[in-house]
Amino acid sequence: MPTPTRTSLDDIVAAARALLESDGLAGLTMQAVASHVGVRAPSLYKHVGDRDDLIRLVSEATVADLGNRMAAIGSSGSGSTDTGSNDTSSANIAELAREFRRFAHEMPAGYHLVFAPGPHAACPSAESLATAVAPLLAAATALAGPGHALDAARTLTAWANGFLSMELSGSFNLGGDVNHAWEYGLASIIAAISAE
Amino acid sequence: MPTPTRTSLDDIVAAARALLESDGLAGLTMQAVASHVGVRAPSLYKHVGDRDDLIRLVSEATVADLGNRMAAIGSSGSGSTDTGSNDTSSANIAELAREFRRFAHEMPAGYHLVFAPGPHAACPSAESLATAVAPLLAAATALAGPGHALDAARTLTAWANGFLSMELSGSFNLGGDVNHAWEYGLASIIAAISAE
DNA sequence: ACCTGAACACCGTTCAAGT
DNA sequence: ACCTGAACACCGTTCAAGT
Repeated sequence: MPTPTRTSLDDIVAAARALLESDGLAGLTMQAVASHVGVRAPSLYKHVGDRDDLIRLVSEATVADLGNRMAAIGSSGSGSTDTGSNDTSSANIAELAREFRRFAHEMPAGYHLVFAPGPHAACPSAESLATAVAPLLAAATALAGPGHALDAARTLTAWANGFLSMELSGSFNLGGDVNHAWEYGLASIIAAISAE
Repeated sequence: MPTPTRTSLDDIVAAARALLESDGLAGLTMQAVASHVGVRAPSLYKHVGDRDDLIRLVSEATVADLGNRMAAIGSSGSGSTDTGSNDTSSANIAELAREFRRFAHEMPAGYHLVFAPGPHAACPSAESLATAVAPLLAAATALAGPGHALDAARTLTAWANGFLSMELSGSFNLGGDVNHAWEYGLASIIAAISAE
């Protein structure tokens, strides 16, 4: 083994994620990634299938990161059984939503890749996405009851996703304090899905 | 004038929009557009600045289309004065939201380009976007009062945008009827922003 | 087993030349 | 005034050749 692996898949994905944030999806080129990990572009094809495959790996890594952070928040509030009080459920779900927003602010391009991919784009796997959002679904179940849990979770994630999508792309060009709008919307949504 | 304009800006934008829907943003190449309007790629630069400029024009045309459709819905229900009843306001805002969704279903790629562009992408102009959403803002004012109109409109558009973004990209991979989830969420949001 | 240079097809863009 | 072919830089990808 004369050239015993000069780079690794982890390095490649890490470099790709950094490039995605700094230069956008268009800046995530095979040549730029290769240069960052110290090899030439053709060498990358020993580690990933092609560019779309690399982008999918970036997406999976990003959603895994999010999942870990959501799980940390989700378990912090309640070591409890099925039915907590409505107050703690509301507080918990609000914390989860805020962590979601923090994550989007920290890596906007990665967030966008995962949660607002185009109609033709490759999404992260259903499992990893489900895992990432599991704490939120649990909190929604506690709040809305098992009968409306899925609808409630979808309503909350749809709102949060749409809000962040517009915030990150700068579509909130009418005036007003965006943080205030976030908290207003969050309170509205939680009240709406709590109401039986 | 030996070659008296063999194509036009309108033709070019129309071809670009068709290509965007059929082949995605990646398929919207200068060569493909040129071929569709019957010229060679370099000729397009007599009509548009560059590819990004063309994409911006597509975005503007798309949002103008949406604006016309929203305006048609917005005026149909009420030729009234400032304060309609809460019932008609709710019905009107629900109709607007459903028209928004219909539009997204008809041209998913165009919708995505306008409402879920990446952090680095060029958005449509603030004016045209504001015009398109004006009927919705008016309905939100009737429903939530002038004090909360902007927050309420943002909450509704954020939810609708996020819902459609996830629906179009196939992120609703947990089971359940998507149409039912839409109506559930819509009713929840309207109730939430109606509550004083 | 991994890396490389050379090569190919493709795309955006420019520009001198045609009419 | 608009269109064209030729050209350039760039990118994704393949592959035979190196070690």
